[in-house]
Amino acid sequence: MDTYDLITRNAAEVVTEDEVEAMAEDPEGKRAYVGYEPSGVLHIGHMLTANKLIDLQEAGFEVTVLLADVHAYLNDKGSFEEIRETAEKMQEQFIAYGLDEERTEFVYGSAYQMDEDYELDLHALQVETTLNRAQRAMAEIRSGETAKVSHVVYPLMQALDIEYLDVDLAIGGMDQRKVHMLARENLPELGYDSPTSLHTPILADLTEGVGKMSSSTGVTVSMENSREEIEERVNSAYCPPTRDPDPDDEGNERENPVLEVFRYHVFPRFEAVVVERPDEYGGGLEYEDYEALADDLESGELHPADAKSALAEYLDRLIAPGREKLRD
RNA sequence: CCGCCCUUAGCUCAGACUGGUAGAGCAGUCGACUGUAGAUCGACUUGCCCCCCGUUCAAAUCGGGGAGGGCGGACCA
Repeated sequence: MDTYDLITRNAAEVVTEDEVEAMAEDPEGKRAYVGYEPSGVLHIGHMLTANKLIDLQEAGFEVTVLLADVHAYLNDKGSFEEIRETAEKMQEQFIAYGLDEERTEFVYGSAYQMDEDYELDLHALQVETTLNRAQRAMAEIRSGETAKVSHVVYPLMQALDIEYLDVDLAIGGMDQRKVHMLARENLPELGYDSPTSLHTPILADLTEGVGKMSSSTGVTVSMENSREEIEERVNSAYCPPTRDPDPDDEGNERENPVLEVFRYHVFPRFEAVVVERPDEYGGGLEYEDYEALADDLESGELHPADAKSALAEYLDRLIAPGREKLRD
């Protein structure tokens, strides 16, 4: 696979392709970053962007993981002390998950976000940004909660982080694209470069195939799940034998979450996928790429139940090292 | 500071006027059917009715006090 394809594989969107192509010419030493609000436990959503970081490291990038403690504080996630503790646990899990320790720098937001330069630039950005724009870019607020001033400051700091961490490429889920667009438009007003960004898809909820997989509904897969829990959750996932399911009763588009997890989590991390299947149904199968597996599910050659047991197996392998860390 | 509105199941809310065993929808759980899930049937669970005091035989409901949240308070007339 050539470098550009490696950098952009499984991305939902790249802004812009030309800028990324230029980076792919000479990727060695280029810098990329993702910011995470420390939550203590790595879940499948974190793992999706982490996969992209692993791709980038393989391409030669240096990676910065921002442990966004100040952002978590702005989002009312607890005291600084509590947030810091969970951040430390998270850092270990990222390494256990497979990030290259040599090429990963973990930075706490509080290490530079209180500096005078940063604060002054933040105020400058506040002057440049309309309330409406900041509101559209802000992180989703919990239901029942109303927007606070902290919520609109939040995306402005994300934009500024890109400059202060000196990154060439900002990574995030599609839910972060408005932040990155705001950064592209407003950072130049402060005399900084307009940043390049790459967005990963947001995977559908496992049980519904609609909306996004969220920790709030409890149906997610994380580093604290046992093998049995993973099997249980994967087994209860929505999985019609097609890659393009019909909309639900309310007309919402549905995805096949089992295929999505194969595509975005399993195949990027394994050479091949072996599906163990009882002899009565035709015996074992092996797939070297996602398309082959999806084709077989579509044609009926691969039954969803067999796909699920394989998925649980590979997810468990991905999670096992982090789970060990968490146990200590 | 002043005024108005809201607070009941995980969520959205009815119930209050007229006091009498706390409800619906959705979600969730469990079965049936499918070699998965969903859909479809069938069954089931869920509560500090925001807090305190009072009235009453009896308070989610009436009265008083308090807390939390939301909205409003330019000019003109």
